[in-house]
Amino acid sequence: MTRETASPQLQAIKVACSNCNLRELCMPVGLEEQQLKRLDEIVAMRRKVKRGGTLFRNGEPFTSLFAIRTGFFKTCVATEDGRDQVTGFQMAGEIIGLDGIVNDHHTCDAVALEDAEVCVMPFDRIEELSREVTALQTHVHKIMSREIVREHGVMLLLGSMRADERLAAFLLNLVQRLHTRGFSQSELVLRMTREEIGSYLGLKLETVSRTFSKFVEDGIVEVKQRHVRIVDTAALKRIVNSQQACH
Amino acid sequence: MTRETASPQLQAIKVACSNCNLRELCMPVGLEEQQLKRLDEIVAMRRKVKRGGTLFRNGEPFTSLFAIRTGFFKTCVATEDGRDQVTGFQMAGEIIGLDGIVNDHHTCDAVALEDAEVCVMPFDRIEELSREVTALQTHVHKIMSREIVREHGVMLLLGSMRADERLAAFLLNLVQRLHTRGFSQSELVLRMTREEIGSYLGLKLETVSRTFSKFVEDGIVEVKQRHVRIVDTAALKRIVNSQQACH
DNA sequence: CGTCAAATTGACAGCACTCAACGCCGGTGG
DNA sequence: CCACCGGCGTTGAGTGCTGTCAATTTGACG
Repeated sequence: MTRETASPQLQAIKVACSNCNLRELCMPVGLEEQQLKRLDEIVAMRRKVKRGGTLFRNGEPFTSLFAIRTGFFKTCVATEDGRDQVTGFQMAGEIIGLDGIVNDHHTCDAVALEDAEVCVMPFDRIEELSREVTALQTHVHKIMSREIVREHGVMLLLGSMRADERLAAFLLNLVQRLHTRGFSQSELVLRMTREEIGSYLGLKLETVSRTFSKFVEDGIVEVKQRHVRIVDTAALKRIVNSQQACH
Repeated sequence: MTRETASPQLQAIKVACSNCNLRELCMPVGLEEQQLKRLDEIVAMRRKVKRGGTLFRNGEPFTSLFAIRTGFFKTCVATEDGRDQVTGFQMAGEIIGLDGIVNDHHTCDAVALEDAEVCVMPFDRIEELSREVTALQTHVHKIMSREIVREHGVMLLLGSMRADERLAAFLLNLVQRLHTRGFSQSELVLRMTREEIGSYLGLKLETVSRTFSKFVEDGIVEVKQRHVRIVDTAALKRIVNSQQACH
């Protein structure tokens, strides 16, 4: 098992942002030809990460943000005493590594859940260019703000939802993001284990499994290992904001 | 009770960042005289918010970030079905409003827990100036990254800690931030109710109260309403990373 | 002194955790 | 080809932490 590549696989940049099919996901839109060309300067290179390998680790020096081209990542923080928490799952078109900016070193691990490829964007180059290209500056700010808002949502989930509400919200979020990328609205393949889902949702893996089973019993989803088919999206949405309304 | 001022109290800027005693908390450090002067352009005005009043609300258009000069805020998100979650408590020198950048409107409420005054910093002005002053650009990025990292910590807390661990972590964080601002390392006055603490920590107010009582029994803290004296800081730290180590 | 919000405390219940056994599936080696 | 293995997932039984509901106390304020 190659858990990690001692010398990460790098390759010279061949495909430019200007004609990348994921551009509208990770780059600003509505740019003029000239500005678009300049964006190509941002991506220094590509880097491949094998399943199970890490893009970066807690404590490593921060130099670059990464735009995911293909594959699927999780980010997780850990305490000295072995406790750890998945803080997010990232897929193609999403930006990863923002945590490293504040202290010039990363504060979480980014692990590939399937073979992945990322665009390496040196942060000093991003800062330099965003001083000249206003649209890029705005875009960087929005990406960071979006991450803050996303985490607010996770805090709401972790702080005030029951297990079934958490899992329902998780599935809806995942399938919605996949749909944006051209996948089905109702079918998805989970790239993470039950334990990783549980860590993200603040639940134990058994609870995740049980909750899946309950959804199956209720005819809301069909589950076959990591293949999930959402049969009744409306029911999931009802669960998310049910608040277990009593009285 | 003035819950909110229909026309917010505004006042022309008198005191400049360049000689503000909170500057090292909310502004970049190590600037030259000339750049320091330019920072003064950022703060458009001051705004007072009474206890219980809102600085901004979910849905309101976003125009500015706010630097807290005096007072104490909470930010909270809510769902349609009445569930809500305190996402953070902010004190003097901290920046508030970052959530609004991504969609040009705020996605949470900012409520003053005591009479407060903030510096209003129009975001377009921040963006404009940070294109010219590199230190400001970097600073803005670091502030947003810091917020992301902070929220990672909250997610870890909400996702994997027991009630006493959460409260211990909360107290230590609060007293540490107050200490940075020149207050005691061991004494603090809570500006928020048990319910607000509970909302932040993902607990019910009764659990917060009970956990306080347990700490008092164990001789770790002294509590008299909102006055808290930390008697045994080491014990609190032990609780935070106890992980309830078994075996 | 009366009022009301906030906080405390008790009794009880329930949801999620713990511990454990078992099943499924892909990989590996004989 | 098949048996074995290990990781992952499911399910069951029992426990306990935290939530729920309710009564009471405290303290601030008019």
